[in-house]
Amino acid sequence: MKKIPSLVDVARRAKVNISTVSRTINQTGKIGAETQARVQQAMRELGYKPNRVARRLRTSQGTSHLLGLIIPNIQNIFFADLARGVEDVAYRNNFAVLLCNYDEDEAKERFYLDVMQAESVDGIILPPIHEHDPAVLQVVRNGTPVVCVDRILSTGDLDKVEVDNHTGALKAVEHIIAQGHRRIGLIGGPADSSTGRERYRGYKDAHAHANLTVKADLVRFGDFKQESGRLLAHELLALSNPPTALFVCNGLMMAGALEAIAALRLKVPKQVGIVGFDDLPLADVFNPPLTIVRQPAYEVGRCAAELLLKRIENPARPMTSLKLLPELVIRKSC
Amino acid sequence: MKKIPSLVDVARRAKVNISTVSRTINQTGKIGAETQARVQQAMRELGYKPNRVARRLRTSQGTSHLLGLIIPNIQNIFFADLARGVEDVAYRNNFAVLLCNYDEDEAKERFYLDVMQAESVDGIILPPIHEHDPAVLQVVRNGTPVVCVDRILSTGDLDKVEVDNHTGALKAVEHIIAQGHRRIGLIGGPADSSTGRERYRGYKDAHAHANLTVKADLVRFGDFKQESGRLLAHELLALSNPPTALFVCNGLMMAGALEAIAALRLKVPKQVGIVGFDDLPLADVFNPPLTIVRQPAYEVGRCAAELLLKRIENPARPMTSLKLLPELVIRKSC
DNA sequence: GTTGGCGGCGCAAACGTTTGCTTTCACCTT
DNA sequence: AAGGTGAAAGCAAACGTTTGCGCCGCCAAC
Repeated sequence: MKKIPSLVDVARRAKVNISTVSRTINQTGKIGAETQARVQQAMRELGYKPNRVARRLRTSQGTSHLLGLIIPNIQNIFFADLARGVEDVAYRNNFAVLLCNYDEDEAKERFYLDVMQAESVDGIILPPIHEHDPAVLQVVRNGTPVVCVDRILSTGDLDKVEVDNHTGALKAVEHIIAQGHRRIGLIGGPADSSTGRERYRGYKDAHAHANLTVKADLVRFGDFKQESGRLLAHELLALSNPPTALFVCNGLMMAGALEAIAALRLKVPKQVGIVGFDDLPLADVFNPPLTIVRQPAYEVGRCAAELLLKRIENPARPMTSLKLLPELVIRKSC
Repeated sequence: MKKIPSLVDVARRAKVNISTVSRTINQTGKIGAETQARVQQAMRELGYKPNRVARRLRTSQGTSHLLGLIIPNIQNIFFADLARGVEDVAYRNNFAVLLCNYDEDEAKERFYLDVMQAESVDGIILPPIHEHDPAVLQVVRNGTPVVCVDRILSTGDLDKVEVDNHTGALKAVEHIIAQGHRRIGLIGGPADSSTGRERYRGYKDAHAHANLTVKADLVRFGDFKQESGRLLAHELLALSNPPTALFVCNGLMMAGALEAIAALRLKVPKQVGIVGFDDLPLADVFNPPLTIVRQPAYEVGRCAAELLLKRIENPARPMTSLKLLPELVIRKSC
């Protein structure tokens, strides 16, 4: 429980004023060469580590070297990958990351946004809980840099990086159609999420391009959780005229749908084809290997963090909006 | 970019001294009822949020309401679950979590430990990079509460929560033996990790209990990554007298081993049985469903956070050490 | 020889809190 | 009426930084 050395300890040891120490650390102001050396020496001897808290208190913005990342759930592999992307570029730039899960819960999101501001982070990365997220807009008005990922905010122009959900779904469903399927069930995401809606749009457009009509009884909307995937797949496959293939709009629902298929003892892809969204760890060794569209989650995180760092450095720069392309990984499930 | 209100703004508006405001917020000291009401009112009107940074600077320890969590990699589902457990109890207690990935890299671990101290977190949760981790011991000496998870530290008594790797492996291998297997390949974890060693010990003890000798050529040690699982499985299955079953010591290596098995067109469990460590999202719908031992990762995180909070509240309390039992989930892969 | 400029460094204020000590004042005791 | 008591609130120092300003001395320029 020994005392942690501070600027004054270093200053005393190097026989200079604390401001001199501060300036040698930050390379700001003019300091003589041999004075610098003496200070460095003293710092080394004492094992001095600057106190980030004190620094943050004093300086206004863009210097706390702390990024906030608020996501729905770290157990969702998409967000885990995304978080990893953020963390890697943060680390390369000597930033730390404050990570929170808000579970699609508005109160939790608000709490964490408050925390981030109270911690005076340099910037925040998050997928807004929905398109009109007043809490986020409030933060933006306070002057904290924010970049939206995955989902977007309708109001206000912000830095954002999303994946091209429409194209991803389009390519997936076109592939299903190319395999000869005409009755394609959709297990979609929530209709009030931009991701869910965009993927649905891709599904519809693929039909339109092939001059197929989408049958309303074949489309269902889940909540991106495993259980709803299972339930909806059951519903669809129990239809008197069931779909011959399923397009499932995220990884967890895909797992649920496979549960249903296994329970019904249906053979993939013989009796029912299936293609999903999001790659899962075992998807490539599955029997059969699963055709899915892989989202560049890590890239999304990486780009978002890079955008954020640029904005912190230069708050006046123009807003940029990135749209990353997902990749259709064709394996054998359809 | 409006100014964020501070104590003095509230004090001015309520026509009291800032110390009075501080005391009504923290419920410390004697404050008259109607003064409190006036202060509360002013706070509400201004939308005042206490500045956590300033508070942290002033107060000594145990009040920053910030926990540090340093893990190898959030993309590993075990640690994602663990992190979630930590986060949930942190949130319930109004704590935020500073999360970092150190990638088994000692320099990164040291960097993040420095950050945590510089941020004056109230406490840290981490799996030490190895048993004699000097950086961690240094932090402990500085008086920061630390609880070890998953892996343990040989020196020093600390709060810790681990899973009973020995029992988990023992039960798994006993199950394999009960299925009639006599030549059981091991794809183990790194020999210098306590988890790897304990699981190996379970493997050996299961053999001993059944009066089987372990064949040295059937045991291999990987690095807990998918690629090594694939390689080692290939090696084992290419033996002139190959094992009839595999025990794979973590989830990622399991995926790798399944890759190898698929490449060799072997049938599970007919031609080779397999049981793994860690449950994966698709493991239960795999064909065949995978028998694995499930680690209580979320619980580990939850317990660790609870222990940490208790220690923060009372630094003098006796150290406690928890060992959680993993569960053998018998499905059909062996 | 006065002026000006500048490199090098110290002084002290400020950031927003918490908290020990002091002050004020009403009320009670003797 | 003097003194004691205790609740309520204010004063100011401290936490460890950053930074505007000012001081000193030296050298070049006029």
